[in-house]
Amino acid sequence: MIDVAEAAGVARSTASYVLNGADESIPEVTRQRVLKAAEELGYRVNRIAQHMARRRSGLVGLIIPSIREPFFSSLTATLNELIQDQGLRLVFQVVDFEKGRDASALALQELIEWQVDGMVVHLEHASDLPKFQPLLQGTPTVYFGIDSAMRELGGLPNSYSICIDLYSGTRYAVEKLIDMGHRRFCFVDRMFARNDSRREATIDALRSRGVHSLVTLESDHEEVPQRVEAMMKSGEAPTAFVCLNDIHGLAAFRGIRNAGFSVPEHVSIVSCDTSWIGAYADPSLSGIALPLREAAVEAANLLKLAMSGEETETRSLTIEPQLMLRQSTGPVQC
Amino acid sequence: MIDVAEAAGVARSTASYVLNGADESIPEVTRQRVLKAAEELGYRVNRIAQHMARRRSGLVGLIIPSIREPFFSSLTATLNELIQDQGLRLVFQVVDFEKGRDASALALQELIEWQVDGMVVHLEHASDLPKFQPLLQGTPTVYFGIDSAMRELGGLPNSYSICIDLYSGTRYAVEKLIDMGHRRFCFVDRMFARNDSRREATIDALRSRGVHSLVTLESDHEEVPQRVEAMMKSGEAPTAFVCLNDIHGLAAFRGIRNAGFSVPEHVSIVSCDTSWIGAYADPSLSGIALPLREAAVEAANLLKLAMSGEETETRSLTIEPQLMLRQSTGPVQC
DNA sequence: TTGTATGCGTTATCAT
DNA sequence: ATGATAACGCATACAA
Repeated sequence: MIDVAEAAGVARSTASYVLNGADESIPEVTRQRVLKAAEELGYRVNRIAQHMARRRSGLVGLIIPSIREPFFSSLTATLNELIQDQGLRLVFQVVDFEKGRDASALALQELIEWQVDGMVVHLEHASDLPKFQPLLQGTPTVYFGIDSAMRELGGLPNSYSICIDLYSGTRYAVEKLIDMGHRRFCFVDRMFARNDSRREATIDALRSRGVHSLVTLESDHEEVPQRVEAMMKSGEAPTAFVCLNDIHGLAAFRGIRNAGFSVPEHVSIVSCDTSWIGAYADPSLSGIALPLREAAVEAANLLKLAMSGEETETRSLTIEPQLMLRQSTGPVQC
Repeated sequence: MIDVAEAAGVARSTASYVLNGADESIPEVTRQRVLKAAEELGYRVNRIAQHMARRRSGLVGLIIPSIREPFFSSLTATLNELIQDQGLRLVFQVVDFEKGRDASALALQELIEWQVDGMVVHLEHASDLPKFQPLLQGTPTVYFGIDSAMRELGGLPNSYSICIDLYSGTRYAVEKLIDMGHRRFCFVDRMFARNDSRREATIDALRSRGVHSLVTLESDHEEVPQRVEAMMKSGEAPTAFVCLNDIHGLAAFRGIRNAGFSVPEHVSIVSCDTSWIGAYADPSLSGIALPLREAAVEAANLLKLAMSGEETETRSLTIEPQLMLRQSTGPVQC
C-alpha cells in the first residue's frame, strides 16, 4: 500500500482512507488517482495487518463435533453464507469429544488465539456449558444445540442460545408410535453416545405411557445392519425403531429387511433427523425434520446482535422441528 | 506477552523465545518462570500479530463449489484433519460458479488477502485453470478434480495436481452396462451442469460401442423423480440410468418405481459417486466409489511439498476410482 | 544467555 | 483535505 501511495503521490493515510476507510471527505480527483495506482500495481489488502491495526479480526469461529455428517455440513454451509453476507469470515473447528476431556478447551483456545470476533458453539449437552463459558469471557457467543435443557440457558451476559427442540419432537413421534399400537421399541444410537434429548425423550415417552420394552443399540452405522438383523431374529423383536438420524435409520432398515421383516407392515422406523436421504428411501423414512436454515438464520442474527456490543438482554430461542409422517410408520399388525 | 515478560522479570524477547521460538539455549529456570507466569496470566498468543511478524499466515485456503454435498463436506473434513496435523489452519471459500463469471476470481482474492500460505483448489474442469493460474502466482497450489484433462496439467511451476480419474471409471461402468445388453441410456445430471468427465465418458463409451440412444436430464434432485417417471411412461424408456451421484441416483430410482418399473429387473442404475447412501438403498446402488481419503492424503502431501519451497518437479497424480457392482445393475430383460 | 531495537502492513490520532 | 507519526503484538538480528 505504501507503494500505491507513492505511485499516486499521496500519503499512506490518504491511500488507506480511499481504499478501506469511510468514503467521506476525499476529493474525487485524489480518489481516482489512488484507485488507479492500486489497480495498476495489483494491490490487495493484507487482512492480517488490517485486522491487527483495527484490533478486530473479522473472524467468526464455529465449533462443531463433525463436518462430515449432513446435519453439520449443512449447518456450516448455511452459516457460512450468512456470515459472509455480514462481511465476516467463518473459521470452523471440529472438536472430537471422544479424544479426551479438554479437547474442547484446546479447540476453543485455537480459535481464540485467532482473535475471533464472535463464536457459534454447538453444544451437545447444555451441561457442557461450564466447559466453554469461562473461556469465552469477552467473546460474543451464540450457543446452538438440540438439548432441551438449553432452553433454560438465560441469564448469561453477552451470550445467546438457540435450541432446536428435538426433545418435544422426538417425544411426540414416539407417542404417535405408541398410539399406533407399538409396545416394543429399539433406540438406535451412535457409538459412544452420550445421553441426548432424543434418547431421553424416547425413554420419557415410553415411561409416561407405561411401555417398558426398550432396547438401545450403540453402534457405528456400519455395524447396525447385522446387529439389528440378529436382534430381529432372536425372540421378542421390537416393532418400532427410533433412530438417531437417517444414516442409522437406513442401516436399521437394512438389518430389518435382512431378517425377513418388512416396513411398515411388521416394523416401523422413525429417524430423529431426517432429510432428503430418508425421503428417497423405499419406503420413505418417517422422521423429524430439523429446520436447519431457520435455526442458522436465527443464529446469525443473534450473533450480529451479540457482536454489536449493545448490551441487550440475553436471549434464548427455541425452534420447533416438524414431524414428517412418511411411509416407514404404520399401525402394529397382530 | 509483555505482561508475561514483566511478571517473570525477563525481557520480552526472552518470553517470546520460550513461548514460541526454538527451545535452544534458554536455561531451565528461566523457562519455568516464564511458563509459570504465562500460565497464571492465562496468556494466549495472538496469531494475527504472530503471523504478521513471521510473514506467514499459517493458513491454507480451500476452494470448493459447495460444502453441503457429501462429496465436498467429506473432502473438507479429511483435508482439515490433515492440514491441522501440519500445524496449519484450513479456511474454505465456497465459490458458486453460477453466480457470474468472475465469482471465482473474487473468491480467490479473498483468500489471498488473508495471506494464505497455500491453496487447494477444486477444479471442475481443467479448462478453468487459466482463471486461477494468474492469480495464484507465488502461492503454492494443489489443484484437485475429477476432470481427466487434469492429467495433462504438468509443467506449471510450483503447482501440483491430483485427478480422480472419473472418466475411466465411468467409461468402464457404462461399458459394463452395454455388455449386459443395455441399449437405451439416460444420463441424470444436475441443473445448469457443465459437461464433465462423467457425461463425456458416458457419451464416449456409447459412441465407441455403437449405441446411440442417450437422453440427458438436467435437474435439481427434487425434480428428478417426476421427470424420470414421465420419461418412463412415455414411449421407449431407457433401461439404464447413469447418475451424477447417489442423490440423483436415488431420485431417479424413485421416479422409476413410481412409473411401475423395478430395479434391476427392468432398469439398471449406476451412480458416478457412490457412498454409504447408495449402499443402504434397496436394492443397493451400484456405482463408482471415489477414494476420497486417499486423494485428500495425497493432496495434503503435495501441498506440504509445494509449501516447503524446495523447487521439485511439478507433479500430477492420478487416482483410480473403484467400480462397486451392487444390486441396482443387471442384464437387460427382453 | 538475555536484553535492545527494529520491522511487519495497516489504521487512527493528530497536526497542518 | 491531507500528511506525519504512533500504535497493534509479536519475532528476530544483533548487541551486550
